[in-house]
Order: sequence, then structure tokens, then C-alpha cells
Amino acid sequence: MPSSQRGTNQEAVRRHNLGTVLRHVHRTGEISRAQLTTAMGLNRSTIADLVGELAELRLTEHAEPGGGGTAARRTAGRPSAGVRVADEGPYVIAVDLGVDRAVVARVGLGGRAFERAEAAITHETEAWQVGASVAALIRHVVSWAPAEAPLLGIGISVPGLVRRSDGLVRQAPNLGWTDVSFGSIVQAALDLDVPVRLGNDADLGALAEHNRGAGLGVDDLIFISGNVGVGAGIISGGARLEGAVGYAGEVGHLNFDPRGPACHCGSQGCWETAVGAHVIAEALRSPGDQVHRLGEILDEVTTAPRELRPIATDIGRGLAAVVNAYNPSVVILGGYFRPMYRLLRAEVNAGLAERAMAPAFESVRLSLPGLGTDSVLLGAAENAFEPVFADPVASLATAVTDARSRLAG
Amino acid sequence: MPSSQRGTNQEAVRRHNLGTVLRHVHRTGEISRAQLTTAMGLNRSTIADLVGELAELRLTEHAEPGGGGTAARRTAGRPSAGVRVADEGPYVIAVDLGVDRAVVARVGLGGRAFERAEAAITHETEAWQVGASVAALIRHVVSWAPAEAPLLGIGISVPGLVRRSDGLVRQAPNLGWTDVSFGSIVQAALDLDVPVRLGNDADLGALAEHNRGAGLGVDDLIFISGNVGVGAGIISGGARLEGAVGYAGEVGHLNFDPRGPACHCGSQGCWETAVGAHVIAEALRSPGDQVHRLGEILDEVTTAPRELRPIATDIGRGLAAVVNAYNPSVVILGGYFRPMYRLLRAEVNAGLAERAMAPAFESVRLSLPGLGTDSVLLGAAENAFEPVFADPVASLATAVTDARSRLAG
DNA sequence: ACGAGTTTGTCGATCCGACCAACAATCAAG
DNA sequence: CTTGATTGTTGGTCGGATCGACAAACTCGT
Repeated sequence: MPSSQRGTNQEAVRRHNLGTVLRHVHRTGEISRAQLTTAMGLNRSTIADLVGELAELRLTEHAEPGGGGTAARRTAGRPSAGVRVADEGPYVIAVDLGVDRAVVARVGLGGRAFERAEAAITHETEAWQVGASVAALIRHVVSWAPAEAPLLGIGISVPGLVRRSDGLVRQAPNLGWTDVSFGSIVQAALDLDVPVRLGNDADLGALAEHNRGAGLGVDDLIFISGNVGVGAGIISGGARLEGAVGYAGEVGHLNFDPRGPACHCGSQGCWETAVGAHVIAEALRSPGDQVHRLGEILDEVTTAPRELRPIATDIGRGLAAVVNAYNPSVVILGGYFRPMYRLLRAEVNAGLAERAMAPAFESVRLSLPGLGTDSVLLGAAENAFEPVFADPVASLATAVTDARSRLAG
Repeated sequence: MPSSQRGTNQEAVRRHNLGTVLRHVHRTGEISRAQLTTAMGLNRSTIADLVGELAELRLTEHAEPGGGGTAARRTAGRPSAGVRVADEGPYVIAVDLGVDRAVVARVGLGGRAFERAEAAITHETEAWQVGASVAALIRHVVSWAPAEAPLLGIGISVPGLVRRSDGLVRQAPNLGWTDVSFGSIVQAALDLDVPVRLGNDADLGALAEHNRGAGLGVDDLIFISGNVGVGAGIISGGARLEGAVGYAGEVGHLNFDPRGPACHCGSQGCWETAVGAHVIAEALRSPGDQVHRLGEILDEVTTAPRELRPIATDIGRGLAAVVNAYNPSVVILGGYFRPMYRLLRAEVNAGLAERAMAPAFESVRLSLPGLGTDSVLLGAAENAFEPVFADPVASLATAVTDARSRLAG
């Protein structure tokens, strides 16, 4: 039964409002109390009370009315005091597990990415080995954190199917993983009982672009991740579309041509077999071991190679299915689709126009990621922050306050 | 911005809780206060208060602890008094606009369908003519209603694209409509200022099956409507998936075979061109004008004709795309897909297994509608009831209390 | 420079709704 | 018939949002 079947008690109201104020502060970095009252529709007094509680929790702190520097003069009346994320405030660790490397970053409340580190991983590496390198990267990154700052959790992005209920990695073909409990592996390697949240790379990319990127204020958007495999992260009506088990958005395996080549998923002629990284690498006559780096290779290309044109058209044609199925207002092309769209915008659009239904086509817009190549990494961070917006007090209770010293040992 | 950006004030809490109690009563017909406390997680006293307010609004009434008849003896302790929908309680009018006929029914709070009426419509009929016949059916059906009972609204199902923001029918190929404001037409024909809510047939079928049919308690389900055209209504995470403008779920125009025949949507090889009513009717060598009645024709068939087998397989193959895209736990086959699945279950399942991704396939189950051929009609009623669950007081304010006498004139 | 007008923060009082505790009602089981 | 269990009712309590009044801090016009 969904939440609509349950009642709302006053404790839940407080939790929700407190979390929502924090969400606004997180989204903007700094926001005035006046803006909070209009955005949330609550009374001035109520906002003041909530802001006071957040300050007591050391999540936010008072900001002088002047704002950051000599901001432009505003309207008449008393200037509104600001609320900003606390110095030495809480942070999370974001992990982007790619097919050839792992990137780890420390991200503060407010969305600022501080230190980052990365390491290469190969297709042959076992999951526990990957866990060990990730743990080492985390130790390194946390060592730069303020001593007092609490670690709220770890968010991990995985290029594969992640079961929502427990974060189990069901299938990650490009890592060679099946049923790997990667969250537990990292926890064990760190010897730290900190909340870990895993997510599919496309889902997390969509989350980040929705909160901070090209999808700001857009409640129906799709992030397409091209990362050897092809997947979609879907935000519909402002909420993540997950499906029963968390596998919604596997558009790479939508049917594209029933007479097409066999796909590793068991079917044949999947969209992925027409626009996957292998196909593009082959068209570029790129060495086989460079497939994992396709995005970087394409990023250095300035003029579109002729042989990529039909593939770009097929990208558009496949996007038509996405548009017909989900009716988004923005589709953001991430991973190696980003340079493909940058180079071959006309072909992609033509393929889309050819097959999308007119009313759905009219209301959609293709877009490049607003966060560049960091969408997925920042999405992992956003995902790790989610609990603190749902219930700040409970989330702080599970946070690790002395992460730096405990991980240094 | 979604609701998560706004705050919750106490007035909203009361509205929500009052509506939720009413939703429970509606769903079950009769429910004990004890069940309400456990289901909603609120205190006994609070439930008693809410129930009292609903009774004052004449929406519900007290039911003796004995329940409906000599129910089985229950647990120890004082028996819990029941709450049931009021006699002479509020009702809605549901309209199912099919391709060859319109069905109208009066549906009471609690979901009971009382009187119904229908009339034939032809492809050539203009929208205002359809509106006039629907209005006549409504007048007829309302004439049987209790004099005191308030009419909450009218729910209309349309086989086509309906814009969510204002209920405009953008495209209804099988009715020959483009940009028709059918809600206003019916309002004008009735000369009654009553709330009218339109919806796509598949979306409404999904709603009804979720609330009262084969999808009871299932939060991720899909209703496939085969009604000359092919569409899907999607419930994901307990909420309707609508998309930016309301066109999500147009799976009939997902790509099926790029070399397939041209589709009326402008593309070619859409799934609809492989499993649409015309294809099946042709395979049955049925007269061309019988296409609209395909569901009824198939309902009378007892053994599956051999020539339908490949089509059934293609139904399954197309469903694989639906399963990959939305990861539902139940897919309900409505319209003419209902007899197709009844007759050719094995073929449909085989086609699905052939192309769906393994993890998604494992978590999905195909099903016949729990409401028979009435899913869409009852979904239109459920849709019309929605406002009263969002805010009972406001909805009653817009209701028509003397509908019978005003429509009799 | 100074007052008028405007907007915001703060404080106490108030209101509203959910919660709690005690008690009465009503049943099953022994 | 007694005991135990469960539920409805009632009056009081508590938490949280709101309201009104006032002070604070700014812009703008003179």
C-alpha cells in the first residue's frame, strides 16, 4: 500500500517540514528565510522555528543579510537573513563505479564536491578487490575532511541492475558481476557501520540533473546513460520511477530490429546492439580495448566522422521509444551519448522526429547534461543525502561523527 | 516543483486524513474503526473524530458491530463498530467512450455500479453529437438516483491522448477526433456545472484494476488496453505514471519491426501494426466492419484458431518491451487482449520470455482483468471520485445536490 | 539627513488536531 | 460467573502551525 493509505501524524509533519527546509538549503547553498516562507507556504514564525532547530543540529548556520559579498541591492524593506549550510557541516562520500575506473569524491551538504580520487579497475578484477580499492580511495578522501564534520553516508553508482529493497547488484555485465552485495563489501573493508546506498548509474544521473543540472525545475525528465551498456533514469512527476524491484528504465534492451544481432541479454536486436559502445568504437576503427574509454575518446573529437551518422540516427530512433513510453519534457544525453549528441545533433533529432508520436514529440526537448561528466557521481551523492531530507534527526543519529579519526587508524 | 518542495500545514493534514479515511471506506465498502486505526497508524481517538466528521458530512454512516449479516465470529473483545458508505450517499457518473458505443453508469461511493445505459456511436458521428447522446444517457441514469444524493462529478474514458492539464482530447484516431474539448461539450449539453474529469482508457483501466481488481495491493502494475488501438496505463510506486503532458504509456507505437507496415501515427512497424485489431480481424477473416467488436467476437471463441498463434507470440514479444521499460509486477491484459490471453496463454508467455530481461521477467506476472470488461468504465468512476478523497469538504462544495430534479427538466 | 513606507524577525498568545489515560462496553474462554 | 482481551468514548494534554503586535532594518523621496 502506498503512503496514500496511511495517515499523517504531527510528528511526521515536523519531520517533513524540517527535512524540506534542509532540502531547500541544500539545493541553493544559501537561501533567505523570506524565500523559504514563500516556497513552502508556511508562516514566518514556523520557518524561524524550523531554521532554529536546524542550527541547533549544526546542519545549517546563520548568514548575514548582506549575503555572499556585495550582492545587488534588492527591494525595499528589511533585508532577510540567510540560512546556509554549516561550515564543518555534514558530508557524504560519492562513488562512481565505471567500467574501467572508480571515482570517489567527498561532497558536502549543499552539493559542493571537495576532494576526489580515482583508481583504475579492470574487467577481470573481483568484486572484493574493487571494494578494497574503493575503500582505500574513501580513506584518502575522508582524511581531508574537518574533524568535527559528520559523515552521513556513502552513495555508490553501479552500471547495472540494482535491487531497490536491499541494494544488491543483480547484474552488472560490464563488471562481470552477478548478485554482488557491494555495499556490504565496502562496509566491511572500511570496518565502519555507515549507511550505504547503491543505485543504477542512469537513475543517479537523472537524480543529479534533476536537482542541480539541466533538469532543474523539470518534473518529467530522463537521463540516458551511455556507459558501454545503455540505460535510462526516469523522473516522472518529480519522483523517481523505479518499478517493482528497481529495474525500470532498461531501455537499452528495448526491441530495435528483430533481425538484428544477438544481445548478451539473451534477446536479439536490442537497441544496445545498434548504438552500444562496441558499435561506435568499431565504426571509429578504435582498438578493442578502448571501448571503455569511448566517452573520453569522443570528447576529443571536434568534427563528426561521417561513419557515425547512421548510428546517431539510430540513437534518435531509439529515443523515440523512450519519448513514447514516458512522455518526458526533457531527455538528457549522458555518457558517450553526450559527445554523440554534441557532434551529431541534427541526425539524432531527425531519428527522433521520424518515429516519435507527434504530441509527445512536441513537448520534449533533448539536452546535454548540465553537470558535464559528473552527473552520475553527483547523483550518487544526492542519493546518499536523501535520508537526511526525509528525517534529519534520525539521519544524524546514524551518521559517523568521528569518521576521519576512525578511518585513519 | 513537486510537493516535496512545499511545507505541510495542519489544515492540509486534516484534509489528507479525512480523505484517507473516506478512501478506505470506499475501497472496502464497510470497514471497522479498529481496522482503520491499524491501517492508518493513527490513534483510536483520532479515527473516531474523523469518522464523526464524515458522518456529519453525510458521506458515511454508522454500521452495527454485527456487520453485514451473520458474519463469522471474530476475535475476543468488544466488537468494533463499522463505518459504511451512506445510504443515499454521493455518487458519480462514469462514461466509457468506446469505438462503437458509449456506456454510462451511475456508481456510488464504495464502488457499486447501479443503473447503466448505452448507445451506439459510429465513426462518422461528430463530437457534439456524441456529447448529446452521452448527455441523454446521463439524464436517464440519473433519473434513478435518490433525490437527496449529491452528484460529485462525471468521469469520462476516451480511447486516445488526453492532455492532463485541462482534459483536452488531443488525438483519438478511432473516433476521428483532434483537439476536442469533450468535457465542455457534455457540460454544455447537460447545462450543469459539474466537475468533469477525462482520462485515457488504459490509464483508467489501470486505476480500476489497482483499486478494485486484479491489482489490489500491487503498487506496480500495467493495464494494457486493446481497443482497436493499443495503449498502456501504468501505476508505478502506487501512483499513476502520467508524464509531462499525460501521454505516458503509448506503447502501441513502440518500435516492433522497422521493416513493418506504415502506421497511422506516421512511423512504421509500430507494435500496433503487428497486434492491432485490424490484424487479428484479418487473420480471423472477419468482415471489415466488425473490427470495432473484436473483443466481443473473441469472447465467444472457445478454442484458439491456429492462425492467431503468431499474433499471440508477437503480443508477448511486445509486452517484453513494456516489462523492460517499467518493471511492473503485474501486467493485466484488457480489451481484446483479454480473450487473446485466455485462448493463447502459452504463446504470449513464450514471446515475453523470449525478449524480456531475465531479472525483470522473473518478477512479473501476466493476469486477466479482475473486473472483466468493466475495468475502464469503473476506472472512469474511480477517477471522478479522486477529488473527494483529496479534500472531502471542498469536493462536496462543488457537488450538485439536486442533480435528479435539475436534469429532469 | 530624515521621515514615510515596506519588509522581515521575534515574541507571546491562540487554535487546531493528534495523542494519552482512564473508564465503560462487549465479547470469548474457562 | 469470572477473567482477560479488545474496542469506543471522554476529558485533558501536548506539539506545532498560525496570528497579532511590535521592533528592526532597509529603500526611496524630499
